[in-house]
Formats: sequence, structure tokens, C-alpha cells
Amino acid sequence: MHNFFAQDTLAVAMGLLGKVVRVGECSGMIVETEAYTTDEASHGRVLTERSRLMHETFGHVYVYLIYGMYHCLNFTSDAHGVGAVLIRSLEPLEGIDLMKERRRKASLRDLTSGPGKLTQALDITMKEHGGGVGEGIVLEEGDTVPEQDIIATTRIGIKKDAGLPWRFYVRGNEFVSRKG
DNA sequence: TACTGGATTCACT
DNA sequence: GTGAATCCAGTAA
Repeated sequence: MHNFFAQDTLAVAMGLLGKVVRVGECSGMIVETEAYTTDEASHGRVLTERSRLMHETFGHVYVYLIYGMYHCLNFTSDAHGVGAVLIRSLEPLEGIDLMKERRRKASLRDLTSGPGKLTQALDITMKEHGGGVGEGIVLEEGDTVPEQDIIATTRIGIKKDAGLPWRFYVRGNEFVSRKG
């Protein structure tokens, strides 16, 4: 799995679709990702303390706090460049009751259909930041296909002049990739 | 040292 | 469709 993250970021973002993220007893299949490299919208465009992980590692967990309230889960990528893949949505698989409790939501659809939602459901915070994939946050090969269309219910909140990152998601049994 | 604004979500109209 | 919540990394001075 470590070599998987050495690939270029777009390949990693696409390859993550269908894989399963597990944190403790909770798990979900990745159904939407977003690729960030050195474009205007990416933290990786400049080397800072925060973005150093994107520059210097691959296969590591990159978590940041957004709007002072929500955490976003990324995996760093690209052995020879700068990159990270944002996990935008999951299809809940296991530990659904616990995830509902954390989210205070009854609807399966709303449980992990957004970057801030899934970190809340899986209890992912800054404590996971910098760890290697496979430590607290485990990635497994998926052995099923998504049963329902679950993609992030909100638009990407990137300022207009920054351009838009590549997005990958599953719709039906189809893998879709598009810019923006 | 002091702003500024964001890879979001939710409640409300 | 609109606006508020909330905090810290990045930036400018």
C-alpha cells in the first residue's frame, strides 16, 4: 500500500475510489476524492510548516482544521512531487450506529457525504495528522461496489480565481473524473 | 503582533 | 439561496 501512494497524485486520487477507510470499528468505502498538487487552490502551492507533509512525504495522513470547526482528511502522495488527496465522501459500511451517534444524524446519506462529515463520523482530528497510513487510519482493499450514489452534498468552496482541482467520484458503477 | 479568510456545514428563509 | 459559527495558518507590518 505504501508504494501505491508513491504514484502521481491524480493516479492516487483515482485509485483510492473503492478502497475502504477504517478507523477502529468504523469503516466506509471511498466514493469521492480530490487531487491537490501545486495549483493555486492547494496548500501545497507554497512550502510552509503546514504543507511540508505534502512536499516531503507520501502515504501519510494530512489533517487540517477548516473554518475553525471541521477537519479534512487527506493522504499525501507522489514520491517525486508535491501532492495530497482529499477524501470528500464515503459510503458507510461498518460501525454505522457509532457514526450516527457522533454525527447525531439518522440519515445514512448525511453520515459521510462531505469532507467535514466523514471526519466527524470517524472521529478523525489533528491527533491523526502526520501519522502513516495503516497506523490509526487503515486503508483496505474494497471487495464490494458502492450501493448508492453518495457524493459530497456541498460545492467545493474554493475561491473562484484559484482554479479547481481534479475530482473523482463514483456514480452508479461508473468512475467519473472531472476538473472542478 | 495583528489581521484575514478558508479544500465546510447547518439552520433558516 | 443566504448567512453564521469558529480558530488557526499564513501573511503583512
